[in-house]
Amino acid sequence: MTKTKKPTLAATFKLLSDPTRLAIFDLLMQGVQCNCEIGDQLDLEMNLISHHLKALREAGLVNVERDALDARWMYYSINREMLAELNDQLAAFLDPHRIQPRLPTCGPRLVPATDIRVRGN
Amino acid sequence: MTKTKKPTLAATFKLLSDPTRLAIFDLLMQGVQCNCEIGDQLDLEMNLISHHLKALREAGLVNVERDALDARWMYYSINREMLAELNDQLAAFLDPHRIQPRLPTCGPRLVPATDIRVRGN
DNA sequence: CATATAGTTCAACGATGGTTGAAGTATATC
DNA sequence: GATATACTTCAACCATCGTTGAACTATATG
Repeated sequence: MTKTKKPTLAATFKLLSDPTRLAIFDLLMQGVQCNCEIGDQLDLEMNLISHHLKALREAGLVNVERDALDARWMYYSINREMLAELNDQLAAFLDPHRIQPRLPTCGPRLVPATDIRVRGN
Repeated sequence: MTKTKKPTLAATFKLLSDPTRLAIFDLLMQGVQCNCEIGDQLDLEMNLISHHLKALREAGLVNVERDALDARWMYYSINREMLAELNDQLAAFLDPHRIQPRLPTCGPRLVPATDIRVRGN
């Protein structure tokens, strides 16, 4: 069992930023699971799907297991825990309540021209 | 007032997938606003910041306004409405409750080998 | 009108990464 | 053991895009 490091927020966004990979992810959300099923629905080659699934798997978002009856078939599924964690993280990051008012540290309002004139002359 | 098309989910993920652009976005969440302030805090050139701000602006996530006293200064801010909309959209998309159980459309369980043998011979 | 400042746009470079076809692996069947 | 199947890995190509430096724009000041 390899322990994977927690990816950065930017890395997670990048993971989901590719349309093909996002489509695969969305299909898994709908319960579709084996490689060939995804290929049929998205009309993509298996090696390409495998490539994207690997990325999703390495990020911990997706799990794999082999069929008990025929181990050639592999079933992919969303990792519920990781998804919930990601969902919370994004919701916190994008929460509109986090938006603060302006904190002026530069600009004309900090040093009005009138003040300078009075002091300097 | 230019009407901007609603970007795809993948496009939005891509927008936030660059570490520099994400850092700029996060600073704006904290209320920092003019280009030079961002440059000071992230130690980046103004043209680079301008480039990323343009991308955020074109996606509708960020607003600009010129200073009333000195129009050379431009203040950037998060578009609250768009952020709230995005937040809702992502929360819906990544909702763990959306995950469905397996919907088997292929695999060995659909056509057991025993059935074929009986019928074929 | 000349100079300075805040910021944008442009052109070019270079790295990242998605896509493709072919070879390779693992498991099952005959 | 040979062949078929489900899938993975590899190498190479190519487009996208973040970065950089320089030129350009807009506004303000003297």
